[in-house]
Amino acid sequence: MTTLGYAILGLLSREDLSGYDLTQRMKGRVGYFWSARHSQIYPELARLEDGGYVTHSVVEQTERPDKKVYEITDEGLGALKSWVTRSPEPRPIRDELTLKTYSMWLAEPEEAVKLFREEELRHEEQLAHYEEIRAWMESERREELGRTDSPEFATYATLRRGIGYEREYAEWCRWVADSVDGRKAGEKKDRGEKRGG
Amino acid sequence: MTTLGYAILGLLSREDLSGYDLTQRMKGRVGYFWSARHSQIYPELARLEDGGYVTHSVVEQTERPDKKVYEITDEGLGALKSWVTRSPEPRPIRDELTLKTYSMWLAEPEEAVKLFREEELRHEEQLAHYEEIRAWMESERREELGRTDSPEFATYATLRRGIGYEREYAEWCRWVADSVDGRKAGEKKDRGEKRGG
DNA sequence: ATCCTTTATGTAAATCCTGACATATGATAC
DNA sequence: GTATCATATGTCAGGATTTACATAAAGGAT
Repeated sequence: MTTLGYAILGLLSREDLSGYDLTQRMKGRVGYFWSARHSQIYPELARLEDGGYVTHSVVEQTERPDKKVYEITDEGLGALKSWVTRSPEPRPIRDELTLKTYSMWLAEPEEAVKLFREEELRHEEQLAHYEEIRAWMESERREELGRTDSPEFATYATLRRGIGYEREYAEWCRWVADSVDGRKAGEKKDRGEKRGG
Repeated sequence: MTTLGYAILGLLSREDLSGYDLTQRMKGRVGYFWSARHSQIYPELARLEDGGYVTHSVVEQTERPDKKVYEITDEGLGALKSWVTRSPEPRPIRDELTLKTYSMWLAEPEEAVKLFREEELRHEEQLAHYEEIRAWMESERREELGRTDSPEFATYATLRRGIGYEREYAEWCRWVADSVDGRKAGEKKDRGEKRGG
């Protein structure tokens, strides 16, 4: 079973979904930390059904094309349960911006600052989006969040991971930009280029 | 040009290295956020040489097998420089533990706590390792770190990213474990299983 | 009528990456 | 002697993922 398979089972354990529905969920990152395209999802669903982890039924629709709605089986739920608490074998983190950072000494400082300010913004926007969802959950799903064995708490926990990740990333980008820009730890405050028309 | 190609150029821009040397560097994560196996590195070196980004010379050794030492070309350095400040197109983050978290409501709380405590420890150990390097750099490379256009600062910046990442991850793991365990935000403090002989 | 969009489901080619297979030199240990 | 380890360089099969190709039904706009 692939990790994508478990991602799909994780969604199907909460509600029955079509391949198209799954694709929509996967775009917005399942639990905020997994994603896949439909070209990967449809074949995976076929494999899952082949393995007995899911079944499907065709739902006829009048106002749109018919669809296949998938349901998790007992076998699928069992597989998912036993996977959940198994230690994931650590896989390497690959982050292109950090890799670029390793060679940023070759770049023009102005361009480097621009890059990190842009990235800081990207992560702050993502953070703001997550914080909105968090505020909504904390007010509208208070009771469910009190029980750590609820799907809502599980979703909330992944959201907290997303928040921490984005906040840390944004802060780091700001620290790099400020350092190169000479505001905090940097040295050259005034390179004097293109100044005073 | 692939991202791996730029990772290799990033290393070769600092020093001439053999494929074997590169493999060693890549194991420990270039800039703490990229990695590759030798089976990927050797073909990539051939492609880089084919594209004129690197050249190699055979260095004969007496106490060990001969080796090919690679050197970056002006063209390679130019390609690397122009890549460094280009905005990376955002690629999806995939994290298996967070994906598992999304389905943790299906698991036994005890097993979930165990998982997150283990992961917390893993990230704290990695953090401690990074902090050691940081302390060494801050005391032994003080001058170079004052210039943000030095390779040392670039390395240091990626190290700071690693530190922030691991710290945040460990904290999150602790928060999840504590929540499920009932220490901070959790509810059920005593499930009473296997208690008192 | 025709075009575009959304819903809906698939396949195929190419790329990236891992794990296994393969070979050779020289040092050290037994 | 030979087994093993570190150095050193490669190839190959397969899995995971992306991008592009492909089709179709139904709705709304022009």
